[in-house]
Amino acid sequence: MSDPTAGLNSEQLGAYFALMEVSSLLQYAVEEHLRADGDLSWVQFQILARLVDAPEGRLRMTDLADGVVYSRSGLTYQAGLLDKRGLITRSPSPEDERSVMVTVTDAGRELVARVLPGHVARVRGLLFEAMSDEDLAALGGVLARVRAHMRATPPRSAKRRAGRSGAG
Amino acid sequence: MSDPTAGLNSEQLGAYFALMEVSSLLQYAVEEHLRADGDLSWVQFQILARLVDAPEGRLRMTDLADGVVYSRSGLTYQAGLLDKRGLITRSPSPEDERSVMVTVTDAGRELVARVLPGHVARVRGLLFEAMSDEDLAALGGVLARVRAHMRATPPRSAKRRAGRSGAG
DNA sequence: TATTGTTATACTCTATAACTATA
DNA sequence: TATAGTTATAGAGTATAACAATA
Repeated sequence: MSDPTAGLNSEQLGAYFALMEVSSLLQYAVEEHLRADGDLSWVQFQILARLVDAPEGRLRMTDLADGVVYSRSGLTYQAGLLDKRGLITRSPSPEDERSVMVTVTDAGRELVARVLPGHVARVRGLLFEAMSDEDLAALGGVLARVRAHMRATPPRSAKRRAGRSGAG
Repeated sequence: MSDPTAGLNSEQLGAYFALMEVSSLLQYAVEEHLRADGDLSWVQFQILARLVDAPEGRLRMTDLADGVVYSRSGLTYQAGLLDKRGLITRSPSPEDERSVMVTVTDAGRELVARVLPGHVARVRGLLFEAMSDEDLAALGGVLARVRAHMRATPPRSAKRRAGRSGAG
């Protein structure tokens, strides 16, 4: 564990910078592919991927916002683009008339299916090719723990309606 | 290792998503702080931090671009902002008249010093607080290996003058 | 009153291509 | 010819605040 009053030691600094560089390079490579192969931004791909995984391919805007985007207007903007292209549809929820249900269309599912192989190929080639099975287990374990910690840690300056689960 | 023709298994998928979410949340939190505390973007902070660590506080534009930014014009833009604020200076290099040497000013050093404690505090609170010493060693080891692999792996569509070391 | 979502607006950042200048 | 950097420009994405509608 770490002393909350001290700076970061060199091992922590190294891990921090490595994390940021690795994720940056990975996201850049993946976005480049998504854009070239499916004309999708990272956020758009995440929205579609979540919907494809959801029961009946449907989620509320609020559920989508949570974890994908840091502001609601940002989600509305991206959903608008996907809607225009016929990859999703939006309709008012019958249960709660304030809510909007977002549904993947067949075209949306097809696009995800078309883009996915190249996507995972890039992730494998950049991220997992350099990893042993033990590396993978270790990385996955630590990151899962850290993610749970982050989700449970509210931002210092908690904003109202910030979109993130921890920020509301 | 992983079969280059197969998809990702669930452990790999989980590690991939966890990596992206962790780095996204961390970068968001850190950027929020940098903006509030020093009116700095993430890229601007990285530029200043690199200069502070460099001998005599100086680097060429090209050296700065490498690893910080994905296009040269992007670096020129950010450097222009830092220059306007008096945090860096730019002058033609005596050795190679094509090059521009970027130097941190005292004001730039002071700003980094002022912002750094809060910066590392956020990183510690979000990333390292949930980690044991063994976690840290494991994470650092894997990420260092992955980073080296990524740096050695040129993008499929190698662009000329893309700014990244691997992409040029 | 609080929540869900949209819209208007303004802004930041990025990338491409064209350009200058030096090696 | 190749490299270093800037500029013009255009586009993508974001966030804030104001808004309407429902709970």
